[in-house]
Amino acid sequence: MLDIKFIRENLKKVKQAMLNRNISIDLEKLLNLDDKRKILITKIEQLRSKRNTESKKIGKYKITGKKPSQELLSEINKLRNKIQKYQKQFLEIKNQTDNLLLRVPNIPDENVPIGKNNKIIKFIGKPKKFSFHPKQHWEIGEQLDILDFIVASKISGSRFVILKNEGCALERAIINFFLDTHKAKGYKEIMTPYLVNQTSMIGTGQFPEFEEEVFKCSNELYLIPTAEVSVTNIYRDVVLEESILPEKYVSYSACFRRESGTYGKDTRGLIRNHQFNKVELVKFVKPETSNEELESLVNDAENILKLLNLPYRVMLLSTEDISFTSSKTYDLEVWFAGNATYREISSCSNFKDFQARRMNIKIKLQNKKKEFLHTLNASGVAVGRTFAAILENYQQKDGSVLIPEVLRKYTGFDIISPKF
RNA sequence: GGAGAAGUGGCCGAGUUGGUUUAAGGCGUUAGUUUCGAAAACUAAUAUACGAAUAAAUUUCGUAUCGGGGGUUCAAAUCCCCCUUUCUCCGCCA
Repeated sequence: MLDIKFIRENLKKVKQAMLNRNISIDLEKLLNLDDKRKILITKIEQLRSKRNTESKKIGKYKITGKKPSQELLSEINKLRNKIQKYQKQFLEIKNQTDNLLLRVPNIPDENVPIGKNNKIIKFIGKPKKFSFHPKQHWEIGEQLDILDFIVASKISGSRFVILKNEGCALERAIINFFLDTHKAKGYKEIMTPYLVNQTSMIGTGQFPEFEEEVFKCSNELYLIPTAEVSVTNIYRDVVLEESILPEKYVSYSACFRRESGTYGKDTRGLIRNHQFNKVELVKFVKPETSNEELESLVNDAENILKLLNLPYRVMLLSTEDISFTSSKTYDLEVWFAGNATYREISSCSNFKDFQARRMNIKIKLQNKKKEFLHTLNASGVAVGRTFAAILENYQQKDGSVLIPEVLRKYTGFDIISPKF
């Protein structure tokens, strides 16, 4: 959420930011509503002030045993009716204002490329040359009998998968390897609920704008699309001491996404499932450090791909491609040998104070003042997509798949071979 | 699922026959006095948000906030309703 005062004082800048995002938001309407809100609240407060002083007079009469005059009573009655009338108008306008404000996206950082073209930062690792035609991961997985999409769709529908045999161990190995690697870099491991309330969803920015993209359960609970939601909300309505920052968390969770509006996209395989595993990194930092914290966050995510020896590239997302909440995002895209493309495997974002303002997370400075801190997060990295990338990049001519060196102590085997 | 109890400032805790309570008191924190310095003692300060005024403010004034929302009333921490969380007991269950 942006500060409405900031919007008012920097209208041109904010308007330009929205143009750069290619999003149309009626900021004038928002400011007009806020003007009305201010006028009404001023009126209401003046009336209340008057009512309070008059009302206290009655209190005094009561104590001394006198009876308040008829004029005083009717005067107060008039005040009450007026207050109620304005109060009703005020609530309506406040709701509208809040709702609009929650739908204004973050302002892209000045270093974000304007337009729809992302900027390639660098390529790391060279895609392997195969002496045969490399297959796509779902073919490999089905042949090795470690993935089953058919039975999964019987049980749940499309975009689900069943892991079998060595596939289960590989998935677990990846998760544990990610967690251990990040913990060694000072991230605290945490496990949080997969079901969260509406307030949490508003806090991280999924609601109200993207409500259709998550699964809703009964009792007003929602399945998390990413651990970011539950982990970041840990500090909702909390004031943190400056000295404990940066506070860094790593969290494994299953994630659930509706994937509405993606019909026909990535219908096969592990790329776009309704349920998938992810290890997420979340940071709470001092505002003045968030830029460098983003760089080190990207580094921590990259480290995983380097250790796994998977070729990847780093993209700086453009103003039209960064998410609603983000001010600056780097995507890591891993090489998929099967169809010879780079695909997103991690998204690393600096939200600055956008989420903190929604969640009311503050930092207490040494001079005792309080201000919103900055939040960041990154996938560190997507587990299912790593699984898929390993199958595609480590496949052998005979149909077997080698296990990357660093994962072998976790899996307990070096290779997955065809059964017959 | 059923029954009961509770939720008050950074923390503890009083206040529930509605009105000098402007939420007592204590602890903690900060500053000052004292001291070579510290402790102790004494004195003072000690929330957040929003709004108005002013050239501006860390200024002045106002409004709201006692788990959340709604209601009754001239007036609600206090009365009524709904929700929520915690605790205790019973039942059911992986």
